[in-house]
Amino acid sequence: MPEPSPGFRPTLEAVAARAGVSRATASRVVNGGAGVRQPLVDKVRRAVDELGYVPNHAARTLVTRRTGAVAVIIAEPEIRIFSDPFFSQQIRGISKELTAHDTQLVLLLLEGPGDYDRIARYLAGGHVDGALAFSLHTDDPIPEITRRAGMPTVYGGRPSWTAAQDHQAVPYVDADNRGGARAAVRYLRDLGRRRIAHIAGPRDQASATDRLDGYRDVLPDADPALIAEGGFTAESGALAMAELLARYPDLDAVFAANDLMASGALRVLKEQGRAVPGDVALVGFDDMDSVAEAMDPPLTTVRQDIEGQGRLMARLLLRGLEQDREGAQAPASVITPTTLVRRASA
Amino acid sequence: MPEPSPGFRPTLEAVAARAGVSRATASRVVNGGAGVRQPLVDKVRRAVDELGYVPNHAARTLVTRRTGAVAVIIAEPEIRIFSDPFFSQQIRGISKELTAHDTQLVLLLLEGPGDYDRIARYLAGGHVDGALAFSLHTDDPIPEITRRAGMPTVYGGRPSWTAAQDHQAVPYVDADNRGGARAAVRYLRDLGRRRIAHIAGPRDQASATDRLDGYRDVLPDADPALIAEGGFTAESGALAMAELLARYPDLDAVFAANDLMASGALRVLKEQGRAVPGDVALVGFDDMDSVAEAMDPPLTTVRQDIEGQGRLMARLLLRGLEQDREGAQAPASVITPTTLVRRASA
DNA sequence: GTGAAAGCGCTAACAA
DNA sequence: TTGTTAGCGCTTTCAC
Repeated sequence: MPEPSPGFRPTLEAVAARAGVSRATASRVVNGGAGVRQPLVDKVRRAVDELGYVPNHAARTLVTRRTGAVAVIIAEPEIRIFSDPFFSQQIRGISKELTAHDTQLVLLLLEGPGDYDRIARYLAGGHVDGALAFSLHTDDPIPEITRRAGMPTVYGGRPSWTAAQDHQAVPYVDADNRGGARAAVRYLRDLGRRRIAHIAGPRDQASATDRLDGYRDVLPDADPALIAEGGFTAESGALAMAELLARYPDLDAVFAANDLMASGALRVLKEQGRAVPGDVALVGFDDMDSVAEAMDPPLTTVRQDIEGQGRLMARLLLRGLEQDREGAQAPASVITPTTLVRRASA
Repeated sequence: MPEPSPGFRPTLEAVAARAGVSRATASRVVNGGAGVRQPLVDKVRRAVDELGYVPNHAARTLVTRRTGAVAVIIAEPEIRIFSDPFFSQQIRGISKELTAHDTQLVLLLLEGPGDYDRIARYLAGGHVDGALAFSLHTDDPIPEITRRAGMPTVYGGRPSWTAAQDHQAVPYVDADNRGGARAAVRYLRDLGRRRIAHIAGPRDQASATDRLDGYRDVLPDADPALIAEGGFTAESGALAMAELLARYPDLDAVFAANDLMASGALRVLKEQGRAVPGDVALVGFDDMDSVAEAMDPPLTTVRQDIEGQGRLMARLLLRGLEQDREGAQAPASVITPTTLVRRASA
């Protein structure tokens, strides 16, 4: 158990000297030991242990041009950022995958519009090998920034760009939002419900519009007044529900674009004396831990594997970085499946 | 707007050449320009812009021995990690302060016990200049790890160590948990409540025991059966509340050690037909956004400035790092004040 | 005030 | 298989 004067750090040179080999051999051993004879490997390993040697990261990065770190960019100006279990789970998945590949996670939170410059500079500074970005809104400058920085990037959620931006295929990971929504609405319809309303998410997020599209796929002739827009929060879901009830007192089903909004909607339904699912059937989206199952009645919802998506994002990026060194092309996007989880609300 | 072949990065050498000065002068300008004549400063600045020069971080770190990054270590094995708004807010505060000092945030999530090794290696690798750590439990190995790595560290929440570990003063930031708890319990007592119960947090977290101590300060003779232990989650609060009601059907007030547990307690109180605050007055702790205020009735609670604490942690660490270079001692701890926020539940 | 030169700790040709 | 050597891009004495 070596514990040299804290702050002092032995160099590879010292290890080599102690092991009686050249710096190059010591380096080889430290990096796996391929092509070095066993006795020397052992000697060097012992020297490393005795000295408590840890490679200097900066020196290594300087020559290899790889940092072993990945940026996670979260551009959500709202309070939702972390409080939203959605992000928590994605981050966990990302963290697990990166850790498994000895890669560090640098967190880049955007607090305001002025932060884009900062991010651009950071990415250009060569601090990280790649980036993971989330929750992009229409015309978000992040894709352009990462592109200019030549930074391999994988997106969480399908980026929704306008024609103004180039439609180059950017790699992303997303749930099958449209398909999941279709399944939910079909389920309500097959239950015999006649007036199925939809509480949609914000118009500028692809996950929201995709789910809305899924709703329309099944009910192409639905009255637009059966659709209300929320902001993916419980409160906004409550507001939207109240709106819908005012417009359509006789609605008998609601498909909310996420569980949080469904929980707000449920509150309002109860307040207004509607039995769920008796009078109104309710379906959510996400199957969020500690939301869907904890509701009363427990929420029927569309499940997506959020942590798995995070893992997948990281895996895609890391694979891309490897191939980069061998000169291959960008990774493809992945759409993950969704499943309808039947509980008591519909 | 320079946009050289992505991936290519001009060096300081190139800037110097373009500006017609030496690398040394270019470096001086890039680092603030102190002691360089204005015309040269301008020339170099122009070259920087034209070339789109961004300093190579690794090279700079190699010579300065500073990384400009700080690790945030979160050692919470539970699901709570990010879902808990508490962490979100601390992280936001930390992020804001670090950003303001051009310092990066490296996130180190501990997923399992085996991760301690990984963290130790990382800290020893000189990737970061300092660390911020949270949510330490009794005998948590993190303090020992950071100490051995010689890594300046500021803790979030008072570390609760046993005598087995050295009681060296480690710098931490914490709310005045004991004082806040005292204020809450005194308030209930002054309301005329006679049987004031306490839902405590986990015994191995200082914030929980400090709040319990505050309760005891005011009610030294309270029956231990009036105290139930939860796990800082809503569910555990509900369980504890049920327990307390079984033991003390005539209790008339509850002080919960955090808002989440208070929300669980409220659910049970309602289920069992107790009016709040009519029959039972309820006070929480934290004043969590989107919990306390959203409850019905809105929760009277002890507010602490969580984001401010995060900011303060970062500030303390950064200040410590500066002084380190001038050879000063570790920063002192800070206890932030709490205030009782009166709403409708008590 | 400015430039020349040394060197931070490491990896990767290239030689032996 | 092992060692020698040349940098990676930058900051920082130290002369001028």
